[in-house]
Amino acid sequence: MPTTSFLLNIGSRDTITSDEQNALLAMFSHQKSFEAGEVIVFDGSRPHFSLLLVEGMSVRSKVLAGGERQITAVHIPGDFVDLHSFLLKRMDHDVVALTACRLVMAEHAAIRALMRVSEHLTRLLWLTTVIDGAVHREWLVAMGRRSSYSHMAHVFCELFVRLTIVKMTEGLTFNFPISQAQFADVLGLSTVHVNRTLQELRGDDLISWERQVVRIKNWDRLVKAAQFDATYLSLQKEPR
Amino acid sequence: MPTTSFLLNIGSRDTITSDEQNALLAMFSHQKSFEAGEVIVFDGSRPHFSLLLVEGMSVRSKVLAGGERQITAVHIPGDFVDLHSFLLKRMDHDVVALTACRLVMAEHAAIRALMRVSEHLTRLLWLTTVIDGAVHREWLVAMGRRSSYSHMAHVFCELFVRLTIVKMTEGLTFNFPISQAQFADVLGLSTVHVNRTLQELRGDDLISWERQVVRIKNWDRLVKAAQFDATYLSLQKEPR
DNA sequence: CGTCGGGTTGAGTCCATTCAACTTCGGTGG
DNA sequence: CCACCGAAGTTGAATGGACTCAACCCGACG
Repeated sequence: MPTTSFLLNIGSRDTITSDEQNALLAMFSHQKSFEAGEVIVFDGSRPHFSLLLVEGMSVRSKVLAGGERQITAVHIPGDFVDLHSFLLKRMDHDVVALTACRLVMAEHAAIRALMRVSEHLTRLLWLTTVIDGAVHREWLVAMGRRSSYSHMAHVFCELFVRLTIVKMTEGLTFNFPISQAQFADVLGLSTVHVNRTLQELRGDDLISWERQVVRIKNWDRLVKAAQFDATYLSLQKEPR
Repeated sequence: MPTTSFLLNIGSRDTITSDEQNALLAMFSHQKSFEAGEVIVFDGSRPHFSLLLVEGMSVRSKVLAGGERQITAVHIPGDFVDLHSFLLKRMDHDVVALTACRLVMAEHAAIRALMRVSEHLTRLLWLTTVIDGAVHREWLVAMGRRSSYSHMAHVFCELFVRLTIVKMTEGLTFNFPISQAQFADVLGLSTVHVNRTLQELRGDDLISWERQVVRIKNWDRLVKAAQFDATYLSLQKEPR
């Protein structure tokens, strides 16, 4: 089922009936596939559909005039990459595939139709965009007020928790198919400094990262280094 | 009318009928007032209503264990300060009054009622939270990839545009009732560095800032310094 | 008239950047 | 089969941006 991880995603925030599951499923039409490095949604475009990531990883990135790049979000299966375009109409950033990606399409018309059918599902879709915002805020704190060491640790913690929700971790390891240069654009640092900070984390035996596989060597100490508190991810099942 | 600036706010993104205006108005019940410095919404709380700012300015702020503070948003009249709590349920940050503030309350039950009445207004409320997210992303880019000089210029540009929408600018001036220390928490810098960067902007004759009044001395050059592009604020009237 | 919050300045230090070289490794073509 | 190539990672050295700490100024206010 293509939308399994999406159901895991919202299913970890509220209970949904099987009728609701079907209604959600009905919203999606065709699939789309992209190669690593391809742009999935273009800055400035006006899509008439939104895309749910079902396989692979992608990022939202903004590029400045001077060529500097900042990644503002990392998407994993179960994430809508551009649900906000349903309301914003015009994209204000690119969505780029980190790996080969498979996505499913929800026509904006279909989302509108769903709004007519279910108030509850409307709120759950709305919720996903609001959680995006919560993550953005946490990243702002990390960029503004954490050390690069702590910031990096925080990203690993967040990724691990989010990947666990959609069952994409194995024990304390997960796939992280990103180059250090791209990771630098996530953190707002230079590649050189990313490399050195990474070595500190490795040296302190908090993580290892080889051949795209991250292993958390000591979760408790990683959380402590990051001052990570997952409440901003809203992982409570409650009526929304 | 307490909600005038709110109507200006969404009215600059879509056309709303007078029936819709009334429906929106009906959503708000009591007023609440706060002194400068007071916490309007507490981190960790579970409000059963959301607050629309009608007078004054406030910020969203997160505090780390070590006492470091990061401000993730600045609110002006017409902004919902915590509409996301409608879906998040639990606040993941404080909302703090910069000045004396007046707000009006929308019970979450009333928002639900509105959802039942109007699909369109639902989308417009949703839109406001999604624009919040767009602003967060722009701030992430500014923190991660802009110089402090450019970052600061960007904040002034954004504020000026947003304040103009709700008619709170006079010519090229506006009220900005914030200390340099608080401004440092907006930018993720130290107070000393904020002070020096400010002097650069003044020295280049881009702005002045005295007694809480900011004057933009040269809009074009300020925009250029900031590489400011307002499209992320979604200021197009179009059907949403 | 003294105090206090906010702003300004100087000096020294440190974190992070730039630039450049060098390594490692997987892929590719001679 | 191996030599070469390019992308990604690693390292060193020098520079610079931002921080800390500390002092000092100023105006509002009791």
